[in-house]
Amino acid sequence: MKKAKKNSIKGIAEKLNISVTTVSFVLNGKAKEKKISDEMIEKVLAYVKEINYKPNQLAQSLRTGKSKIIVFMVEDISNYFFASIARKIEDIAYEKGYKVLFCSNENKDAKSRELINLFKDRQVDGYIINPSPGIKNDIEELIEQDIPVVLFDRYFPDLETNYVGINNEEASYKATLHLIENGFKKIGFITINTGQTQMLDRKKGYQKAVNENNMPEKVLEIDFEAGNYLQQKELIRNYILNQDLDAIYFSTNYLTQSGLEVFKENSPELIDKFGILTFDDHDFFKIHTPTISAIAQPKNEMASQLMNQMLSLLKKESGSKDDKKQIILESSLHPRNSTIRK
Amino acid sequence: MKKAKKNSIKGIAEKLNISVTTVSFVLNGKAKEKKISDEMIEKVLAYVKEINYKPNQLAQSLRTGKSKIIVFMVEDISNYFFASIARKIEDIAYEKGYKVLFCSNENKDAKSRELINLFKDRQVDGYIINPSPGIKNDIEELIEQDIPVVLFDRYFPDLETNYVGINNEEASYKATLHLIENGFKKIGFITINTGQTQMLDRKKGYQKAVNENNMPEKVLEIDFEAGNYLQQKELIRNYILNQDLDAIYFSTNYLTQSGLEVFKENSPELIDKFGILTFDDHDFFKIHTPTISAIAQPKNEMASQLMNQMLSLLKKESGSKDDKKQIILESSLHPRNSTIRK
DNA sequence: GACAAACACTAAACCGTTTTAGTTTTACAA
DNA sequence: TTGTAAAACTAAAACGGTTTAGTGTTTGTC
Repeated sequence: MKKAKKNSIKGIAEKLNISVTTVSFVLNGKAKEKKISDEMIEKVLAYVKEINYKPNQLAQSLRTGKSKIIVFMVEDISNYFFASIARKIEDIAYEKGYKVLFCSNENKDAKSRELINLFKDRQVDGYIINPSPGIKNDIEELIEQDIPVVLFDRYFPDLETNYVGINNEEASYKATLHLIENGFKKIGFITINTGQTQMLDRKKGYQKAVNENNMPEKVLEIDFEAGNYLQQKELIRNYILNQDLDAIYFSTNYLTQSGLEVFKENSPELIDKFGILTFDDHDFFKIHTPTISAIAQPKNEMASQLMNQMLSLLKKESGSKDDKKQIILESSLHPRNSTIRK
Repeated sequence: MKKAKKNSIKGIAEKLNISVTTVSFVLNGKAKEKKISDEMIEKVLAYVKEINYKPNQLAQSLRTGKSKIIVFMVEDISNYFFASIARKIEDIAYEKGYKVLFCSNENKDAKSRELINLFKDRQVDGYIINPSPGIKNDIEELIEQDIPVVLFDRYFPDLETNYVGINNEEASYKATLHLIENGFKKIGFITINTGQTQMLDRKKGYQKAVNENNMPEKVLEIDFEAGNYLQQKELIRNYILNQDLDAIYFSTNYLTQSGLEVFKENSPELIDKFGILTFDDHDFFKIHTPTISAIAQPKNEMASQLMNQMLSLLKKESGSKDDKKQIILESSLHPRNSTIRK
């Protein structure tokens, strides 16, 4: 007769001269329910502790169909905004016994699909996704297959999903008003043309504010696909230098970075001629000269809400028709020297 | 007779009226070796494609003992330095069919152990670790158990491991010389007291340079464990304001951030009285006023080398006594306005 | 025409769990 | 003494693959 590996249920059963079933029941806390005697429970638990037994999670997953792994897919995991959320997600997930696979889709559909396909049929329990523009159908498929999905930061208007985000239009509207209140009259808005909700909403907010105040709409919409980082920067440079503007409002963090580089490269004083405002805050904006006013998203709160939703989806029976929840969090405006000139 | 699930090897075998063994051989590219006929290969492959079959990786892993998952454990995944490396690791890993579990140990031993224990006996194929100060034994155990481990950024002097890093002492020495060459004579060095190699080496490099030039050693060593972020910042503030210094050299990025905040908070011109140098580069240093001189570690190269080593360890037979490789990469100094005053 | 080698394929064990559908033992009532 | 219910435990199937140790069929050689 073959000796079973010690560190397995079989090994335990053999050693204690009982069946694997009993061991399994005890380990899964079903002892009472399955009428295992107290002495037996004691015996098993003691031995398990003695050999420091840990169940093989692969076997467990294979049998139960649950891998205890969730995917966290974002545009770019090295981006501070996403990395911060990832950090928090990680904490919550590990605490709840889940592991997290992080991945970056570069906001490209092909990459998103490739990744989703990689994980699909691969026993991943759920997805937290920052979706690229054209993967609505793929997301839809996941949902139809009853796989837990939570989107964040951006969504698909005609697809009902679980979602966590902020009210981009309102935040943007208020931020633009802030510029206007501080005397800026020719406000340029620099954004990208991915057509994604978060960007569209930010533009809408900007437009609403300038229109209401009879100011011109001055939008630079950069083609996301075309050109590299440097080429995009030249577009921004050209826009800043040649349009007649007194303030610039960047719709997202990496555009801000390009923009600030432009100012720095051209002349130290140039930036003081403009009001500067950006979506997404960063610690460095507090030490930049001038300090940069920013709209901050509640990163920690987003992470908590994302995991909240994910965990409750994971708990649900796979058949139960659930109503999808959209959670809209409050953003906050941090006015700094770049918009408040003394 | 029970119908096997279609999307399984069994289902395929049933449908094609052949054995699962044959299907498995074909799918694993062992067809030739196992003398499967070309028509059979054709038949299987065609059907597999038709139903878009993907093997269940859990089952595969359970049988083979390989999970195709590696752990990437760093101090803080939201830190730009680590996040950038993570991004690159991710790319290489997915390309090679591996998935990556990211986690942060906060440079604390308890957290490191907790995480390692979580993964140990849990079928993780390998670890890339940025180790906290006191987990030498845990690392040693992993290695003894023939589990692939690659350390980076810091190591344990008396434990031979696979490792990727830079020559911190030399980089620091050169950087300090750069300060000296630019006329700074009272150079303060701000670091933390974790006792880890990367920090010790950076201090050594600094000390060597100032000693060789008959300048005073002025080191502020902050207690890593004690106090929160704000309290540490006050220590830095006190040091900058009250020591008689003409240059400050920060040994790592988050100290730099605190330091720059101190300058900003105290007075706009204060920073111009000092030469500023930092370990670890960041895009924002190029737009800071003044631009900040920095020692840049080759993040992409580090990531590639880490994965290189990891992949070759994973390929090795678990018995084969391998010589552990230490890879030391070149760092580069980026002199900017904070050390070069016109 | 016998025999070995090469060829083409397969049955069944195995990985380590969970879970269903039991069986055996004990306790108690009639 | 028998019957029944509860208590305590277990055998075996299942999850979906991989792999070992085959089996039966051709082919080639003398």
